[in-house]
Amino acid sequence: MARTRAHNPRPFKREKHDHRRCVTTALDRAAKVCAAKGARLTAIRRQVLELVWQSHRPAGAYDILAALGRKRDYVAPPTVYRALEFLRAQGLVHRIESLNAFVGCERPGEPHCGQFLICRACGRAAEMADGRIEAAVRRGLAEAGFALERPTVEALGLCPDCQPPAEAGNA
Amino acid sequence: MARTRAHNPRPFKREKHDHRRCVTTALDRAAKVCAAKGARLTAIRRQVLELVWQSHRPAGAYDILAALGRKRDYVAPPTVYRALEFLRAQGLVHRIESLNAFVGCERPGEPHCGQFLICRACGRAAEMADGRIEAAVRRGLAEAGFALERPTVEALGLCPDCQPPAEAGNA
DNA sequence: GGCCGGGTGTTATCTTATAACATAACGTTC
DNA sequence: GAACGTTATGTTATAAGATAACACCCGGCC
Ligand SMILES: [Zn+2]
Ligand SMILES: [Zn+2]
Ligand SMILES: [Zn+2]
Ligand SMILES: [Zn+2]
Repeated sequence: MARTRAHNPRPFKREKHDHRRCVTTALDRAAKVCAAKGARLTAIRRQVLELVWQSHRPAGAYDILAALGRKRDYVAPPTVYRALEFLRAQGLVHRIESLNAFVGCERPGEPHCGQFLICRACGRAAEMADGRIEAAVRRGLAEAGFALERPTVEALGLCPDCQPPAEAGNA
Repeated sequence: MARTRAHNPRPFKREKHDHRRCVTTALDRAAKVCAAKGARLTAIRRQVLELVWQSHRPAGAYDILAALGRKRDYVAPPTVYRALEFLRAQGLVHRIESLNAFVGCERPGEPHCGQFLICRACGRAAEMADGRIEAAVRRGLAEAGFALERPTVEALGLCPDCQPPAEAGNA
C-alpha cells in the first residue's frame, strides 16, 4: 500500500537554513508546474512568486507591491493581486486567510488541503502535510453532505523555537 | 467513557426552520455565559450579537454597522468592532477569516476548534463539531511541536441544498 | 468631592481589495 | 506580415475592512 509519509514531522524550518535553496527549488518547481499545465509564468508572476518566497513569513499583497516597486517600475495593486491569483490557481501559493497574506506552497503539483501553523511570536507560517488531518476533514465534510472544494486549516500559536523553554525534561 | 456525540450529522439547518428560536436561544446562552464570567453584556453588545444571528449567513462588520444604524443612532466602526471583539473573546461568535465576517457560535461555553462549511452558492455557513477532526488537528499540531491556541478549519463548497441533483440513485 | 476603570463616542486614517476600462503582448491563420 | 482573437498588464478610481488616538460618560469606591 504505497503509503507516502503520513506527515512531515518538522514543518518549521530551522532558523538558519539555506533559504536560497528554498527559493530556487520553488522557482524550478513552478516552472515545471506551469509548463505541464500550459500556463505562462511571466516575468511579473515569477517575480511575485520569488517575493512570496522571500521568507517563510506570509507576505501581504502590499508588501509585495512595495518590494516589486524596488525591482522595477511601480506597479499598481491589481497587477499584484492578479499575479497572486494566478499563482494560487496554479497551486503555487496559499493564502493565509487569517493574515490576509500569502506563502509559497511546499508541495505544488500535489493537490492537498492547506494546513498551516502560524507563529504569533516570530510570524512564520509552516505548511503541514498531515494525511490524517486531511482524511478527517474530508470525511467529516462528506458526512455533512458537503461538496468540498477548498478546505484549509489554520492554527495560531507558538512555534517550537518561540515557546518558553520547558521546565521539566519534557523533551 | 462518557463520549459526547462525535459530531453533528446535519450542520446545515433546513431552509425553513424556526429561526427566531435560534436567536432567542443564542441570546439566552449569551446571557448565561456572560453572567458566569462576570462579563457585561451591554445593550450594544447584545444588539450586535442579535444582528450576527440575524441569519446563518456570516455578517460583515459593516453589514452589522448598517443594520445597527437602523435600530438606533448611527454608530461608528470602532463601536461595532469592539462589540465583535468582546463577543469573540467570550466565545459567542466566530470570525470566518476567509470571508471577513462573523457568525454566531453554536456551542458557546464549550471550548472547541472552529470548523465551518461555507456554501459559495447560498452563502450560509454551518459550524461543525466533529471530534475526529478536532482530535486529528490537535494531534498533528502537537507532533509538530506547536503550542496550539486557536485552530480553525474552513471549507468552501456547496451545501446539500445547493448541490446539483445527483443523476443516479446515489442518495 | 476626587479618583479609577470600563465602555462608548468621535474623528481621522490606514490597510486590503476590486471595478472598469485602456493598452500591450502573444499566437494563429491566412 | 497583416488581421484577429486571446491573454496579460497598465491605469485610475474607489470600495471594503480595520484600527489609532483621544474625548467623554458613568458607576463604584475612598
Ligand atoms: Zn527557507
Ligand atoms: Zn515562532
Ligand atoms: Zn436559524
Ligand atoms: Zn448553499
